[in-house]
Amino acid sequence: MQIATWNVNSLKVRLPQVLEWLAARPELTVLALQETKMEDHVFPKAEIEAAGFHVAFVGQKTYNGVAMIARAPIEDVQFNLPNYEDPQKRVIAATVSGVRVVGAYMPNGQSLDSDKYPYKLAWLDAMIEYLQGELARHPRLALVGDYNIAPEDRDVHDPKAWEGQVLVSPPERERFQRMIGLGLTDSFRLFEQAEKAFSWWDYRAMGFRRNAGLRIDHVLLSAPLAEKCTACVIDREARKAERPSDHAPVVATIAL
DNA sequence: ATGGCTTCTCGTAGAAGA
Repeated sequence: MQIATWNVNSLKVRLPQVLEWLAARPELTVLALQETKMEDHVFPKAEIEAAGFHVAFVGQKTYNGVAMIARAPIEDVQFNLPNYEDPQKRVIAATVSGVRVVGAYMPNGQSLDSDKYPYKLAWLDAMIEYLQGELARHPRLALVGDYNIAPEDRDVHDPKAWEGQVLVSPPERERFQRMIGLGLTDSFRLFEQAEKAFSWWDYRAMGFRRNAGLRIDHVLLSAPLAEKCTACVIDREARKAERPSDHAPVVATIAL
C-alpha cells in the first residue's frame, strides 16, 4: 500500500491538481490533505467520490482544515485531538486497509515570541499523549502530515540562517524526537536520499528554483509498518505545476 | 532575499503562512 500526505494550501484552488495527481498514482491507497481551508458544506465531496474515491474531511473557513481521500473505505473516522479542546480543525484519523492513519496539520507557531508558539508546543504535547494511546490500540499506525517541524539541520536549506527560528527550534525538535521515542520511524530516513531534500519552498524569493526549502512534511510509521516500508519519496514534480501548493506531497510505500 | 508570494476575507488591505 501507499500512504501519502500533501498540504494543498487551499483545496478550492488545488482540487484539479489533487485529482490529476491521484489518477496518475493507481497504487496510492490513502492521501491525507492539510490546509483545505474550507467549511464542510462547501467541501467537494461529490467530485472526489465521482472520481472513485472515499473521502472524509473536517474544515473551517480560511485556515486549517484536513481531509483523507482513499481507494479503500475510510473507517472509524475521528476528528481533532480528543484530549485537546481546539476550535482549529487540524486532525483527522481513520482506519484504511487495516492501518490507522492519523493526518495532522500541526501548528506553525509563527515565531518564538508569538502566542502561537506556546499553543504549538502545548498542541504537540497533546498529540504525543494521544499517540501513546493510539499506538497501544493500533499497532499499525501512520502519523502523516505537515508537522511544521524540520527535525534536523539537514532538513533545512540554510541551517545557520534558520537557527533559533520557529520550525527548527529545540523545543519543537524535542517534541518530534518524542514522537520518534513512542516507536515511530521517519520513513524518509529509512532510505538513502539526495542531499537538500525538502518538502516546502517559500513562494517568495524564488524559493523553489533556489531549492531554498525545508523538510517539514513527514510520514512516521509504527514498527510493524516501518519494517515493511520499501520507499519514501517527496514528489517535487508537483511543486513545478502551474499554481502549485508551496508544499510537495510525500509518499511512503509499504509492502502490506 | 532584509520577506520579495499566495491565499483568504462580512474583501479591494491586512493577516497568515513557514
